[in-house]
Amino acid sequence: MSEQGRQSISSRDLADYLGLNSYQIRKDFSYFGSFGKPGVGYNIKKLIKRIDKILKLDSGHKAALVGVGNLGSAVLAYGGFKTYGFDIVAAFDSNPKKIGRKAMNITIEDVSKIQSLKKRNIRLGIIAVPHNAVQQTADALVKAGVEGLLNFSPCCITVSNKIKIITIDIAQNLACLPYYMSAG
Amino acid sequence: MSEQGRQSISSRDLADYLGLNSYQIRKDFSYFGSFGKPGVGYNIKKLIKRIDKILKLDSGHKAALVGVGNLGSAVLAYGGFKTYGFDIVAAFDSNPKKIGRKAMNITIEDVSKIQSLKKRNIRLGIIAVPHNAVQQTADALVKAGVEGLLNFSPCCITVSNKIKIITIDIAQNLACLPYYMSAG
DNA sequence: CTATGTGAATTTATTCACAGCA
DNA sequence: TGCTGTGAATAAATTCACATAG
Repeated sequence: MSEQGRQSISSRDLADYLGLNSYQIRKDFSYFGSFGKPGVGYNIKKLIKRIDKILKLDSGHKAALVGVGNLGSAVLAYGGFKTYGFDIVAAFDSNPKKIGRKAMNITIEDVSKIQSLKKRNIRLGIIAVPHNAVQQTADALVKAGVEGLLNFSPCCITVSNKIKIITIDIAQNLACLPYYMSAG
Repeated sequence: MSEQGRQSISSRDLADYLGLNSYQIRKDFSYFGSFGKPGVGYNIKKLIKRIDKILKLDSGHKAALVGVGNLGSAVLAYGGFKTYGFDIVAAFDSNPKKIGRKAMNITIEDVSKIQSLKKRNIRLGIIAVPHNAVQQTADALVKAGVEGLLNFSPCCITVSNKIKIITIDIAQNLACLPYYMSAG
């Protein structure tokens, strides 16, 4: 909406867009202060900045990808990261044929170089390796100082509880559909 | 656990495994009846069957993939679907070079053949096409009788409210990490 | 008039505590 | 003794209602 030049939006419109109701929007915002104008609504640009700050997305974040197979390549090609201030600045793979090649302007490095992330100040890791290599990849990333992991494998990773992991299990998401489909 | 030959599990163990507490496990199960043995726990195989039934995953589901690029190929190669009784039995692409080829034992068909899904009794669609083709793909799938959609694009799809859509926005998931990382 | 921000009321979810079964 | 299943107690989220500001 901001890109389309729209200036402000009401809690009602925002709620319709998100499938919620206006009470929820206003109440949730109220926990972080008041930043709307009665009779007008919320200034869209200000709102984005405010939410980015709350969610710590205002400072920009560098991320590293491990595993440049089909899934990893798709992640690199994915446009959505810029929206949240992310920048994938490094990519690693274990396949010698891939190392040194470029993918989306990033030179693929050997997984043995993961330790360099500490010096490069990269704190986010995206794991897109085969299931059997997930744990060792996570271990290597954590050893390199990474504090947040995005994992695509439907498997449990064991790491220090200081490290935050988010797992995207594609099949588990698909598994929700039959329940809701039958509900009407 | 079932595959490892384990017979039963207590609500406590299950809770530890899932990062919840035993009250939640028992309370949630209780809404669907009682299926544990005091002093012993829950029979693992029975539990799986019972939950599969509740979530409508007991009948098996055929799914179709649209878009066999990097992401689509990764989805086809993904092993996790079997766990939930899913079977990807069809794949479509618009690229003439890909049509007729095989990927993971599935012959890639032309997107113009999506309408055949109705006769083939396929009610689930997985959309892995470029962002600009998402809406038309969703429309074609719905026209072909598909009732549930799994979408990987960070965009809003407009469909009848009888159709259930689940969107996996990879960037949005990654965006959760900075907040939790700073929390300690 | 329109739309926010927020106490109060209501609803929903979580946690507790314990009777009862293997 | 160990663990389930469930009412009761507690906590949290949602919804309402309205005073107030542009």
